[in-house]
Amino acid sequence: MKGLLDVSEARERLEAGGLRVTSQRLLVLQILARAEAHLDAEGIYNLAREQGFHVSLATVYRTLSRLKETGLVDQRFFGPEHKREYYEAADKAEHYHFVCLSCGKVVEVNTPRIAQARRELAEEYGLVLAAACTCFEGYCAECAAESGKGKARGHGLAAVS
Amino acid sequence: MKGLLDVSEARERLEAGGLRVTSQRLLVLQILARAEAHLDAEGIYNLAREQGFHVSLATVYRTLSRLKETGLVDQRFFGPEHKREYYEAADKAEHYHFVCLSCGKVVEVNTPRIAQARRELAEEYGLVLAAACTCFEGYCAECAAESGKGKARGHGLAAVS
DNA sequence: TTTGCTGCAAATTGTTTGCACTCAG
DNA sequence: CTGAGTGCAAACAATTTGCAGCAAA
Repeated sequence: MKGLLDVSEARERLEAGGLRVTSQRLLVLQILARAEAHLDAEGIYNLAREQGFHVSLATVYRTLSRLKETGLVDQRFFGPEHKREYYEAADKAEHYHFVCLSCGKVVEVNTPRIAQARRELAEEYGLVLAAACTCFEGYCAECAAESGKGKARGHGLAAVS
Repeated sequence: MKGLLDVSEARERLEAGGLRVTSQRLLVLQILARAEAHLDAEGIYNLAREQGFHVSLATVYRTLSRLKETGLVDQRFFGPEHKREYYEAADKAEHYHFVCLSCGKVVEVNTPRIAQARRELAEEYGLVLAAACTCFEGYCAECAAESGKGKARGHGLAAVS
């Protein structure tokens, strides 16, 4: 599923977006394409360093912002506090994210309801929907089983956006 | 719809939450209850000042955080950059928010699909959902009509979380 | 060569925190 | 009286930006 992006393909994609092909951009693209986890700017920066490459954090930020504009990467928010921006390669199918408040695990989930909501809202309110920000929080199956042991953990079910 | 919260009711709610009743907390609660727009900490702070009351911004933040824990207010994120936290009184029915990328207007919208998604995801993946963060972005009917004039504005329909 | 890109460090911005003081209970 | 709450200023953390040098095209 991942790692689909080789150097020449990345190069093409950059050119298609009207961006200069620099080693830093190829690097960021490849790190994202191969990433097993969801990364924020600092995560990308650290991975780059670990792999012996040189980029500045500022460049990572600037690159991510260009790549996002160009549609090469998607930017997401996870967790209750949307303090960090996470990124993923934009070549994946529609999906959403669930974060376990206990173990921090991010689970990619799938539901047709969001797209459905968008269509219906567009229709009902006359809106032109450009994007939807959706993420779910709670307890993953394992954590729920462990701490709950059968009794439902009565959480506020608060809406956080 | 708004302004339901009078002083004595606010007092009761604070006590029920185990919080001390201070003038600052009553003030924040009332500002939120009467708010016509969605406010962030600074907005609340400014409104308080305008009305001749004294609170520090730090206290507004601390108060909001307590009120949120107690379930008296809900915290939301709007717009593409989730930099600011917005708050609203927690006594409203389930609803979601749409922000117009052109005029900035926030439209409260309603859809049963999110709750439906939560139920289905809980079932399908064995998750215990505690909260969902959902917001929509795009162009409101007026702005779309004005700038689009019929032709569909081909936006990326990017997912922003 | 001519812009766009990069690195570095400094600046921004929304939010949090330490500490001494105050007031609700 | 006593601890929770407050104000102020300083601290934080994620992200952005100014500027001089560098390198794609």
